[in-house]
Amino acid sequence: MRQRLLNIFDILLKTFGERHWWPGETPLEIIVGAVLTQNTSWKNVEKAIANLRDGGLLELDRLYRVPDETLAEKIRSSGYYNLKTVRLKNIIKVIYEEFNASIEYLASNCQNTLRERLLAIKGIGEETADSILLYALDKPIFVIDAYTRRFLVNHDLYEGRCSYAQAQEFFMSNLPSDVYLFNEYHALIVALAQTYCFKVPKCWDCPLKGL
DNA sequence: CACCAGGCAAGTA
DNA sequence: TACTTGCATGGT
Repeated sequence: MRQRLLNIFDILLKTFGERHWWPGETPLEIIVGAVLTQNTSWKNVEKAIANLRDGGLLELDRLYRVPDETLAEKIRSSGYYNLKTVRLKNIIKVIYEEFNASIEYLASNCQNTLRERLLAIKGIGEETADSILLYALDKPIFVIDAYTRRFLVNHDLYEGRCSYAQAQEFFMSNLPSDVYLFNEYHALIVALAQTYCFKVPKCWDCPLKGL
């Protein structure tokens, strides 16, 4: 299975190229994006991030102090804006008050400790927590999302249904623990799904056909 | 008009 | 454990 997963990765990489998700963005911006993109198209999130940047709000202390109504108005385009305002405030508050307002210090903590702390924040679930760990803090953890689950089913990689933890364990026990690999693999699965398996239960004709 | 998008929490059975 | 519902905008 390990070799099969690596073969699939090579094909996806050759087909779609490096996705470099969130390259050159600041960790804070990635954290904000991870919350805003919950069940929302990235297109809508980009507008919200641009609004925050234009308002000079993409800084920890600004986000910490900005009034809820102001924040909600800036992120309106990302949907669920009242909910996400609270969620952003929740995680910013933790970073600010428990981690010395330093994402560098935050990142210096061990992966398991961080994951537990993130999951304890209202509004941060498994996918958001893992996205933050991998994409913002460079921790080697595999992100599972709706596309990844569809991918496992469509390509008969996993027997029956699997929980988030089981899907994650599947990838992490069959792949070397590597930030670059986990980063690109997840992004490539999304690229595959969005190109070939969109709104279709089975991916009949895609670059992985015959594997 | 309906349906979906890089979820989550709270409630119910 | 396994559904169901509310949250909301913008694109197809």
